[in-house]
Order: sequence, then structure tokens, then C-alpha cells
Amino acid sequence: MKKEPAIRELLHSHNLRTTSCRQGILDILGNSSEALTEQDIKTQLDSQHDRTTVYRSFKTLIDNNLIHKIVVDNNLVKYALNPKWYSQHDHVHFYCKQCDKLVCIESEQQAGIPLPEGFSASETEIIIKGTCKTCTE
Amino acid sequence: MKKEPAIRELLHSHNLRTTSCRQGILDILGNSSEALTEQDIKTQLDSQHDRTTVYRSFKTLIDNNLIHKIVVDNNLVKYALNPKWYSQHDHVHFYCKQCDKLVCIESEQQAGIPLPEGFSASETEIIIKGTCKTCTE
DNA sequence: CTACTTTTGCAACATTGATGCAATTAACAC
DNA sequence: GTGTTAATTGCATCAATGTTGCAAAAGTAG
Repeated sequence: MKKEPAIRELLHSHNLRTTSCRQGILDILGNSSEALTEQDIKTQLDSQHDRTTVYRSFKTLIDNNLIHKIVVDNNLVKYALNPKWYSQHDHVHFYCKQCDKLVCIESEQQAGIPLPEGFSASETEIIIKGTCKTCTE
Repeated sequence: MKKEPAIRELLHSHNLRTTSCRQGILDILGNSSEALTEQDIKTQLDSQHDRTTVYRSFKTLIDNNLIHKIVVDNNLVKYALNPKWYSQHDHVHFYCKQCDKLVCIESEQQAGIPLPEGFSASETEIIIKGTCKTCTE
């Protein structure tokens, strides 16, 4: 759970001003164990903001590597705070088809998919779909 | 390279009528070694079709597992014919950051990403980004 | 508090996904 | 080939989202 001074500091360290929209987004995502949709976040924001402002806030935060965006099934869009291990490991997302939840999973193990001759990989995006723990029980 | 009778037969086996739009899309994708954007396909179609028709044709073909859709970087959308091995193996896409090409890669090896307790996977979507053979040379 | 720079809100526009409905077309039987 | 029927198209229309320009408002440093 991120507190205001921490958020302020985080933004400041990226040369970003502390605005209620950015602060709210980071706070909401920081308190969530799963990725959230734009709607989820908008309804949780205490102050109303223009659509463009929210859009630009997402963009700024993404550009500064504070959050990231995940698209599932080509149309479901969710956002998540970048975890501490964000850049160290392969980034894997798990999507539960039953409850629609999307969570980030730390994967220390390289996926290790063999590529044809001459191809070289720099990034790998993985979305695993299935059933989460809660829905299995 | 798919010929018209083959396409007709393919559509028929899925209880779909042979329309010039569907036929055109399948023909174009069948002759392409890479995934194409909606624009790519539209410009290659000989007859003009309404936006909705093309949209619905994609939808129908996707629903019937004849083609699939790939989203890269959350905004680039491409379509590809479903290869013969489509359902047998993990489906891996390779996206070349330099030339923007997107190709399907057959991956016999399971990605084998470890999931937390209680989570079970049914599908895995993988996009590998990097440099393709042509751009490396 | 002031000055300066960033950020917001609004207008505006493009693209894409999606649906209802009447007109058109494909497929099948004859 | 013609006719019948059901699928498909084209058009209108709407919602959601991405994007930009610009003047007003707000954040920050001194």
C-alpha cells in the first residue's frame, strides 16, 4: 500500500508533477492485487477528471515505466502498477477466464522458446489463460 | 497458395457461404507469409466492401477458426490464416521491431512457465519481439 | 507570493467494435 | 435456368478509445 509521500516522491523522481489524477491512479493500482480496467480506476477516483486527462495520465505513467498496460483477447484492456521485479524477469500475465481477473506473475524461469535461424529476441510477452486459485476452489 | 475451389470447400465445410469478401480475405492471407493488417487486406481486395462487411467477415472467419487476430504493442492489429498446426502446438508470434513484420512460429516445445499453486492454464499467448532474419542480415 | 512550466479541460476528429434492418445474394431443389 | 429460403450485405447509427491543439488552471521552485 503506497502512501502519499511515497507517491509524491516516485513522481518527483521522474520529473512529474503530483496531480490528483496521477496520484489517484498510482494509489488505486498500488492497493490492488490485480490489474484494473480504465473504468475500474475511474470509478474509484475521488475527483472527476476529464476523459483526456485520465488518458494522458495513463500515457505519462506508462512512458515513465510506472505502470503498464495489458490487452487480453484483443479487447479487454487493464492496467497494473509495475512491480519491483518488473524489468528483471520475464513478464507473465495470468488471465482467469472465469472471474476475469488479471494478475502479474513473476517468472524467474526463461520461457526458452526456440526461434528459427537468424531471429533474435529482445522481449517476450506472455499471457496465460486459465483458471485462478479462487475459481478452482 | 490456396485456390478458389479449396477456399470454397473450406468455407462450405464450416457452413459458411462463399462470398467475395471472405474468399478474398482467405486468398490474400493464404498467399501471405506474414500476418497482415486490415488495411493491407482491404487494399488488396479487388472489390470494394463496406467497412461492416469486412469487419463481419473477419469475425466470422475468426469464430470459425479459419484465421486469427494478433495484437502487438496494444495497438497494432494483424490477421493471419490459421496454419495446419494451429491447435496442436503452442501458438507463438514473432514481431520484428525493425520491419514491422509479424509471423507465426510453430513451437513444438511447451513454454513451461511455472504457475503458482491452484492456477491452471488452458491457453498461452506468446509474442516474441526482436529482429527477424532479413533485418539481421 | 511570484514567475515559470506543466498539466488540465474542452473541442474536435479518427478509428474500431458492434447492432438493427431492409435489400441483396448464395445455395439448394426442381 | 428458375424459384425459394436463409444467409449475408450495405447503410445508418451508436459507443468506446486514441489523439491533438490550445487557452485556462494548477504545481513547483525561489
